[in-house]
Amino acid sequence: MADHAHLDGPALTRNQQTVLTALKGADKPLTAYDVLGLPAIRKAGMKAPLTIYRALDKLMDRGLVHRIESLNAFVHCDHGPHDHATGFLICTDCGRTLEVRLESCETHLAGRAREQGFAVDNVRVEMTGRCPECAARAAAS
Amino acid sequence: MADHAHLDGPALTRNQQTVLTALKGADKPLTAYDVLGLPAIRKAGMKAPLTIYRALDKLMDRGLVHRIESLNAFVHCDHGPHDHATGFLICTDCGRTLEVRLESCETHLAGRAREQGFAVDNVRVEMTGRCPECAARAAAS
DNA sequence: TCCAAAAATGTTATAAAATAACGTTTGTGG
DNA sequence: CCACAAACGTTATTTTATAACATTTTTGGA
Repeated sequence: MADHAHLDGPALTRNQQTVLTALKGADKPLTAYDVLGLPAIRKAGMKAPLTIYRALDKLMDRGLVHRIESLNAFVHCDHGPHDHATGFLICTDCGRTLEVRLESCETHLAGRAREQGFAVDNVRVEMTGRCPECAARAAAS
Repeated sequence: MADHAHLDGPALTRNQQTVLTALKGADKPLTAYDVLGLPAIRKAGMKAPLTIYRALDKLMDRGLVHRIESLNAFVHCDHGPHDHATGFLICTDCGRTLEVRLESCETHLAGRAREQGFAVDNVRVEMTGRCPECAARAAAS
């Protein structure tokens, strides 16, 4: 369904590796400018937004990073490279996200599209709400 | 599921009505700046981006307009005000979109979220691909 | 009716997100 | 080694969205 370039492919470049590591180390999605501001990134000599965007683009091509549209932010894919659609649960309190597989639902969604004569090639799902921790904290107060 | 303010509520203001009419007249989603550039909008005396964004915000509160996150664009809701989640089919060739209801799928999606202890309050689905017209045109060439 | 509070608007400036255009460097296969 | 493609650096610019503050309009009571 998704059209990742190559899940394997050539080794990551230094910039790509640096950005990927930054996203892995973050506990929530980061904007390109968040990434740009990280000490590890500056230390690696990356100092222009375009440098970050270029690395992110390549990482997304490989399915190692996903973009959260409603946040203009990027998150490491913790499912390993995959070829099925995923959804994101976005906590409106703490900003953390959780990636969920959409195997069966994807079929359903794409089916709805096909009913309309629409040939789907990419499905994006983003759900906002409260994560378990924040829901508990809210209930306690 | 969605938390529209009031599906009824006070009458639309002149600015809100003007923007809504503009979106109804468009054949695809428009960015705020697309709207700002329309003759009808300038004629109504609206000339600052914020004026457009404010009208769009109110229209979205009422469920009369939806935002397409992956396009940073806004589209008139042609389902009438509703309270269920919807998905959008976005043609990557012509840029037009189609809104589809997600009754059953919404249940499924929210269920996946609940499995994770996540309390969902909003579901957004955007699918890209080719609309019937563009798919036919592509096949013909 | 008149007034006070709330909502909407106008205006200017600015922030935040993304890309264009160019030249240079690096890496890779022949 | 060389030629080509991919990646990178740098600067400027475009696109998208909001902040801050004054003014106007609307609306619901006294």
